[in-house]
Amino acid sequence: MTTLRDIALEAGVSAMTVSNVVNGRHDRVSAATAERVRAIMERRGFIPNAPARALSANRSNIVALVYRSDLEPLGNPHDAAFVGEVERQISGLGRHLMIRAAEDVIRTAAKLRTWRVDGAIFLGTLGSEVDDLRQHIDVPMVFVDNYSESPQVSKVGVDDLRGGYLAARHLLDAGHERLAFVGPHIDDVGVIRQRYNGFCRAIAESGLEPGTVRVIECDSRFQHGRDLAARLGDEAARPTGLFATADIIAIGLLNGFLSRGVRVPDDVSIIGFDDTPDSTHVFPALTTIRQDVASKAAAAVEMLVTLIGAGETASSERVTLDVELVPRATVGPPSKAR
Amino acid sequence: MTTLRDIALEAGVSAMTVSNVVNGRHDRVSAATAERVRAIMERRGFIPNAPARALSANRSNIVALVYRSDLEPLGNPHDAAFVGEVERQISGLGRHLMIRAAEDVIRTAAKLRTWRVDGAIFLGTLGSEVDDLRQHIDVPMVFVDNYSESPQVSKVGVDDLRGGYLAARHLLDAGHERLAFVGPHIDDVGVIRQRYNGFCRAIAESGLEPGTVRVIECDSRFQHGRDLAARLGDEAARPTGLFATADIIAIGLLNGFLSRGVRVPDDVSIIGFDDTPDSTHVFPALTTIRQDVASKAAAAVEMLVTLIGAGETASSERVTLDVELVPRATVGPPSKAR
DNA sequence: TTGAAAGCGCTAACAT
DNA sequence: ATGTTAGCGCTTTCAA
Repeated sequence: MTTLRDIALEAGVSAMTVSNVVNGRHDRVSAATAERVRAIMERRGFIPNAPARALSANRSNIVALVYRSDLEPLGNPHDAAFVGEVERQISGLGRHLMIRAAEDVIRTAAKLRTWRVDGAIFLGTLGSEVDDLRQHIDVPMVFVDNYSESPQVSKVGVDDLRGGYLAARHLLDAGHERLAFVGPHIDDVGVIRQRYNGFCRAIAESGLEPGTVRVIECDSRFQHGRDLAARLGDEAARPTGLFATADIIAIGLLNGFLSRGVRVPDDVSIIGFDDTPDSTHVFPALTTIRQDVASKAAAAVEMLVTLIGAGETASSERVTLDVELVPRATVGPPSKAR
Repeated sequence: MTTLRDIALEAGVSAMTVSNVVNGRHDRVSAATAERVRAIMERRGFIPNAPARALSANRSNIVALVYRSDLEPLGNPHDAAFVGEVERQISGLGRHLMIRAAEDVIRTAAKLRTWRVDGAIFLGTLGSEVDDLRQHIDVPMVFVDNYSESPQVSKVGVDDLRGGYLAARHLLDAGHERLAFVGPHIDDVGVIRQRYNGFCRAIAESGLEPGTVRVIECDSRFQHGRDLAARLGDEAARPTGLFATADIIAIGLLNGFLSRGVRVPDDVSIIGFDDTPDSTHVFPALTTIRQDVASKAAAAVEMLVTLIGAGETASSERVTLDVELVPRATVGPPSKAR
């Protein structure tokens, strides 16, 4: 295996000079020498030994991405797109990406620590896990879609509150009065709570009784949405306007209704959240609240790299990206029939 | 930072003994000592330094996964699920996973080599890239969905030929005589070629004129499928039975037809390939050829780990997983009307 | 079962 | 602009 030393020997310089060439320290080596060394490295096919570099420099150039492990890891388009985009960004910066699905975030983080990762991005962790993590880990961390209220937590997310608000407004504007909020359990704090609060705010503003909102708990899975639609299909006074906190739920609802002959949007209106590619794949195309996953990934990476550059482990910054209503074809006026 | 030495000092043993405890070399350290050392490590929160280990042992415990980089990396469910599943498997084995999207597979592989990865899995590479790769890389490699004819290439894939065959048979059995094969360019060798050959074989067996098959080139993207349907919709003698080489194309077709009022399967039948989750999300649900991505990932990981264990860089093994027809709702008899 | 010595390939820090 | 020294934290090899 070719090492720095081999190159140095052949070039008649010291290992340090070769090292400086490799690391582009243009101020520490003359252009001529650099060129000569570079040629030799090229010819010999020199590949720097990253573990040795990491050991010596105490920096790995590795960034870790931790995401929650589902039954089908990366089975949802949102997480998959996020991971793909983070990889692209990180690679573009000349760093390397380690990914890891986490059941137990703490233990997972410990594993990553062995690599002396320069930083880590956490996707979809609970607010409560943040503090634990901060006690165990001393590398820069950025949390995505996390509403931890602890100080000194770097966060990136989208304007969930506004998303919920826009969804309700859209349904209200279409004339719906019997609304439902469909999503996972509404914790005291978190993404779902925000969307719910926004949803309720729009309803309050509209002058409708807040009690008009029916909250239906539903996991973020296609089948659960579909099953729910089946149950709802039978109800006499079912809601006419449904907001699902994830496109995948909305698509499940849509499919469930259509399968039972309930027409969308004629009989029932549905609005989702995320604007994953799926939402245009279904027919009729899903009206939804768009979040820009690529931007979210970019923001997370940028925040992390900034932290790393500054040698800080966390900031109290929170980047909140905009969301946007994407009217498509699953929301219409409530049916007169009922 | 706590090191082996620190633990050794406190335990009154040598660093080697601690090392042996960490690595579970039960034959080299007494149970009593091991226990004592373990307790100290626990208390001190000792985290082994992986870069140091990698440097010293010349093994990293890292596996690399390289996938082709699309416009939207990991934007397709198949690749995303594969990555997710590989991560799960690799983590389960106590190894770490680095992922990397590749435009230029060779250059990408060089990057990974710096980490002295123990092995690498390549998803969706071209047959022609394999040989290049083998010249530049000397770590165990497994190629997924690759039909390279070079010797000594470890491969995992599915029975694409049979998949194409089953698709055609299903269409034929339903009574279709005007068939189309819709997919990316049919290279001399590769996944698409296999599916095409299988498709044609079934047609030949049926006694139909091979010329009956219309080949329509179409990228594996929703929009391309959708646009194609729009074009086809106008044709008087359009094919009545369409086989798309990817669900995403099939779903595009489906959406395109439905949008134009062409009924599926009444007016046109569609069958896809993959059985991604999307295929049940659409309505009517997509009839498709199922491949088991999780098994494919498991097979790839197992093959790689076997290679690593044997200290070999490649075998001539090819694991071919079964595919299966999943009849759902997009294939029916051809319409009488035309 | 345990330890001592040497060194993996590289870089920080300090010369020159 | 370049070299020297020392050492990162661990494992291999050999010895006891």
